[in-house]
Amino acid sequence: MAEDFSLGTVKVALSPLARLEEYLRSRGMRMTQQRRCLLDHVFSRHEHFDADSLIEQMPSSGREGHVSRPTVYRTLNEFVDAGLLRRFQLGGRSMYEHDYGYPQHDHLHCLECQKLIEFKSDELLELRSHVARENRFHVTGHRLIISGICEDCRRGQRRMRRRAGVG
Amino acid sequence: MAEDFSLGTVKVALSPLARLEEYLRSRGMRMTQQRRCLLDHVFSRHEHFDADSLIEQMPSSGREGHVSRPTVYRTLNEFVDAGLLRRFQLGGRSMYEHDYGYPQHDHLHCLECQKLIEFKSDELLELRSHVARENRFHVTGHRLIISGICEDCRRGQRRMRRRAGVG
DNA sequence: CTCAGTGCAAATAGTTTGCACTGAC
DNA sequence: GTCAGTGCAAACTATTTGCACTGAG
Repeated sequence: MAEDFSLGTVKVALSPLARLEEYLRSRGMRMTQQRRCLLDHVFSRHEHFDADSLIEQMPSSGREGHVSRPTVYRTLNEFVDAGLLRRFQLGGRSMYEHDYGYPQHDHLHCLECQKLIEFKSDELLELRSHVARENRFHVTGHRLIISGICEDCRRGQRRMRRRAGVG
Repeated sequence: MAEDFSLGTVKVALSPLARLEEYLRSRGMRMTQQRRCLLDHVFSRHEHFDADSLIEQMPSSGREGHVSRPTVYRTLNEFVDAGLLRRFQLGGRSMYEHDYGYPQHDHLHCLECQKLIEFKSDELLELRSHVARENRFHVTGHRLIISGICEDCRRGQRRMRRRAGVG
């Protein structure tokens, strides 16, 4: 219990699994195969994803480890509540990314290939609290997406990806 | 035709109507009662709105000036193409605001009453181009939404509005 | 008089829900 | 054994589309 886990760059006291267990226990909810499968899958890589691409990547119906569509949606909502995932909207669909153990960041969004590029900016956080103070506003979070064309696409490798998903 | 129109704070050479007419002409599209009604309504106030609240505010079915739901959606898309409106996502639905003749700005979003408060920040634009340069990214736009609780709601006047819409 | 635009109803995409069965505790 | 969780099908919300009719040029 004294070990620190490093996911991305933020040190956290618990693994995502332990964190989920804690969350579930505190709410009288149960740890199930489905929740564990989804957690494993989601935290096995740092990636932006939507419900659909997650479902595609998981074992398909009938196979070991399959999770039904409604359960995927339900569980993603739980993970967001548990502080494990962050949700944001991109082009009308919900996108998810790691929240727990992963530093706050923002995105460049390529309109050509849909790629998301992460960046971090302390200035933005300053700007945020400055604006909030001016407007007597109590900030809980923010979302900045800068859209445009990435370098690869400007060089001509166009329309190579259809969905967001960053390596 | 030499008159300048001031909408918000940016001076533009054409009224929104003239701008739309130009856009339509350039595409072989026609000026119709529906397009004119929607344009009038949309540019009669500076407001954030979604398709649903626009439809609610327009004359209802049967009455003079009514526009059907599909046409509202079609026309909003055209207005976005024409550079008259800007579209952004908020809680899974499309929100629209003036683009033409209205200065670039961003929003504080109250999670309690759904109110949107506009703010403008030149620093943000600097930050934007800085980040873009670092990532060799060609920027075409951005969207920043800072979420939290507005002053009114912190003072206890809660859940008074259901939809976004700022006076 | 022609072709773009409209309204209607139906389709679609993403997501959520009701319900009877299953399995974690 | 009990109650939370699941899968299924169906519902739901926001938006788009096909088609026959209407009206702007």
